[in-house]
Amino acid sequence: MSEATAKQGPDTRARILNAAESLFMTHGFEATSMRMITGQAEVNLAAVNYHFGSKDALIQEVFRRRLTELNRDRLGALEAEESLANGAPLKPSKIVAAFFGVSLKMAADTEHGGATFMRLLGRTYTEPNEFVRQFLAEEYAEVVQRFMNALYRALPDVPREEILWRFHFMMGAMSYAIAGTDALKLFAGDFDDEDPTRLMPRLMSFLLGGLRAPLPEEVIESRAIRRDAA
Amino acid sequence: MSEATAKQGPDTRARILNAAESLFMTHGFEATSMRMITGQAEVNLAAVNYHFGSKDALIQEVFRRRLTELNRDRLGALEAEESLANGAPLKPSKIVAAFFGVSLKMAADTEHGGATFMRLLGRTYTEPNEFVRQFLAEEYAEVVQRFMNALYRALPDVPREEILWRFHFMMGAMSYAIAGTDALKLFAGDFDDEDPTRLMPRLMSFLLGGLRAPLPEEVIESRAIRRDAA
Amino acid sequence: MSEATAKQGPDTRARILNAAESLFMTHGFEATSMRMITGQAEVNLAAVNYHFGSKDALIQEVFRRRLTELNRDRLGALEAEESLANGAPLKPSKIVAAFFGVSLKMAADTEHGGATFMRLLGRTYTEPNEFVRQFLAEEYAEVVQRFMNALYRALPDVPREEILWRFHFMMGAMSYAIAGTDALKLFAGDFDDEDPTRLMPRLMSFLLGGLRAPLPEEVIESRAIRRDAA
Amino acid sequence: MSEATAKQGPDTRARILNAAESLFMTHGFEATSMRMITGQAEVNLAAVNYHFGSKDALIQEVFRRRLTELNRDRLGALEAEESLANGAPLKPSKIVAAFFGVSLKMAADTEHGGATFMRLLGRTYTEPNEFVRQFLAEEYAEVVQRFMNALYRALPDVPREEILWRFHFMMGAMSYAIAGTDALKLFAGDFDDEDPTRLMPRLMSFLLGGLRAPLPEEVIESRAIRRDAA
DNA sequence: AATGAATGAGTATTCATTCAT
DNA sequence: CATGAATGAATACTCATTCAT
Repeated sequence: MSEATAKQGPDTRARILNAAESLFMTHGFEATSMRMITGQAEVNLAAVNYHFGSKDALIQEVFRRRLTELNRDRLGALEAEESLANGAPLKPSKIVAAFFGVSLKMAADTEHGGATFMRLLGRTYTEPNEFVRQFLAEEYAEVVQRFMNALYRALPDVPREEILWRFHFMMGAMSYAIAGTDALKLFAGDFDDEDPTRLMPRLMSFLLGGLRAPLPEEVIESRAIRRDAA
Repeated sequence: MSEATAKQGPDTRARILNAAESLFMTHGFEATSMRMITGQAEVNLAAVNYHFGSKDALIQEVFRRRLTELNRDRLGALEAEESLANGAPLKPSKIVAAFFGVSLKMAADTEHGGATFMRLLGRTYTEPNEFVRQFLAEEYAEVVQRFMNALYRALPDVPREEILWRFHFMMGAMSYAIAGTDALKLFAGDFDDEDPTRLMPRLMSFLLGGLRAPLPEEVIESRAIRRDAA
Repeated sequence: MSEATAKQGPDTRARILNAAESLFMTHGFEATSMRMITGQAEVNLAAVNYHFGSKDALIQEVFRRRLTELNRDRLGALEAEESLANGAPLKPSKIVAAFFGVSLKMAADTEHGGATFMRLLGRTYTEPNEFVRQFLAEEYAEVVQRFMNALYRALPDVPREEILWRFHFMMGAMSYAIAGTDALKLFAGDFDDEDPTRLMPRLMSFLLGGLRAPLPEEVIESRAIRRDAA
Repeated sequence: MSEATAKQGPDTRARILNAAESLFMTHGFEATSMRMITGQAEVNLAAVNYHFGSKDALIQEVFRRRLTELNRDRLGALEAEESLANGAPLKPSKIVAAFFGVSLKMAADTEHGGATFMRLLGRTYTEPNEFVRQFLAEEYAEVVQRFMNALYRALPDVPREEILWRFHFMMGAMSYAIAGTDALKLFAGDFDDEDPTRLMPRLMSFLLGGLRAPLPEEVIESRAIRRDAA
């Protein structure tokens, strides 16, 4: 075997994953071709199918690699707070900080591609591709359930459906905050990127303000009715 | 000449626009082929290029058709409030309601495809495709400037940069609220779509809560310092 | 009828012919589309088919318009010399000057598009398109026959086949001289276009030198044999 | 696996090149489609793009394959004469024979497609396609420079610009002689193709006659003036 | 364990032409 | 007399995937 054709070594998989992650972020899934991926990874065209089986499987692997870690950290942060609380309900701010703080931490990690991944993830929530969304749902199912339960305990007076909606709104605000600096530039050309670490307190203030906002009147009314009925 | 081959009439353009709008929403821009569009519109394959010049130009036209109307309504709503206020600064809730209320109104209009378009729009803010984002920026430039100025007047004590960020967060929350019912289902499989008209008060409460949330401490501190210096 | 849609006037045909001529020269027949022609002529897309029937018919018309004039002038020049000669055989230089002088004169006429046409013509002799070549053959048949006969009389000692070949070589040299200034630049980047009127004496010297060159030995031999046999 | 679907073997590239060469000659570059090429080569439609990248790159490769060889032979023939001459200037006839003899030799080689290629080459000098001509210029640059220098030495009394023009005229005559038997038939329907080997002495006589023709008077005059000034 | 070659189905776009008005 | 709209067939090219080696 000549030097020129020497094998890539065991990092071929990782090279592909990294190239795919960054290209998916820049161009989207559809517009990223296998040739682009293998080209940037400096790997044979057939290597993706060899190592991952298909392009779809590669997409899943790109997410699984990071998402497993991300959700493990989220659960860890939540459990740390719970053990501190000694069984008492957590303050909403702690729960929100546990969930979104981990996101922002990874988004700030430009060293290991965490920022790239988080922006990709933010964009992917609205991805029309059915199988990608299906996969995300499975990966998120457990962790979301745990956080929702914590919020239900923390805010016993707020209807659960209302909490669900507000969590949804929070996800949206966070995703834009991470994925859409570009979008922000759309609205304000003179906008300054500045220090990304200052994003955290800004976003937390906004999220908590929204979460604790007074309920809309009609919701309050319908609750009163239900209470009367009880 | 049979009915099947009868000429399309003057609505060929509109048929294409409608088909494209709904297909873009379902599959995204890249995954929607010209064949799909012309097939659904029951129009010759070459008709898109004849009427619009290219797929990209068609995409722009899909947006321009609705966006022009949408932003006109937003400005109209803002100006209506301003003339009521007789020169006094508007209440933030009025400004937010003017901007996002128009969005939600169109999103509720399932009759004329408004819902389809708003979900498409929400997804497009995070679209990687450079030219699409560039086009959106141009369409939004004026209206965003007007609303930001109104918010600056309404909240003179809040740093302008802070208002910009919170407007960004609000856009994210709104986009998800509209585009991402699917995303919501991801997090809660048992979630009920229910009456979309109830979205408006829910979202408004959240947005105003976020907008009026206490500033993060570090921002308060830095403002205090600046005030002392003055 | 509004001003905007007012008819082009009777020069629509001429506008198309001029646009086609110049575009054919620049891009070739195949690479010149109907849209390019009607676009440059500022004429409706369907006008070509309306006025000429088809693209092929337009090509023919482009040539016929100029070729008729060109060959009429050639015959005129030849006949002028013949009437001066009072029945005596013409000098070869007069015949060559009559034929190629008219070509060069038109090639020098940049005012009325003659230069454009002659360069197009030069390129077309080697055009693979069968119907174009067929058409050229028909247009040229008579005039070539007349000039060949004049040369046969002028050079009674040269085998007719040899004269035919040399006429062919002369056509090639002339075509390149006209069509291929670009080709010349290929070989000498620093080449100076300079005064096109100086091309005439240069080319005439070369052509006559070639026409009057000693016969190749084998031809002389075979002629001697034939003469012996006679 | 049946014979019909058996893989092509390592000659797929060569099959494509041969098919392209002959089709380009017959129909021109534009009128030759990828389908025609891959059809005649009995190769998959995508094979051209796989092996060559694009149609343009294929065109270049068709030329490079032959032109490299052709120009190598030309330089070889020139250097052989130069080494025989022992430093003395070469006779013009030797130089012309070296350059055009190689052309005619390849044009006579019907066995290996040389004739096809030379006719294609002759037509291509007048090809409007810019990139093709650019490519030809690069391939020819060195060899033309060498031959021009040899001619400058061989004809020290002839102005260099005049030599350049006459070389250009010679190229034209040669190209027509090779490419344009069809063109010749245009002018003389009863023309007999006969033995192509007899073309060589005919063309050489003509070319040398043209090269050594007396300078046009005006050139002589301007030279005399320049000499007087010296 | 990895790859160069190949492929069938797909892409957006352009073409000359037709036709009802 | 002229044209806007439309069309079927073609264009070069790209795609993810397969497979023999």
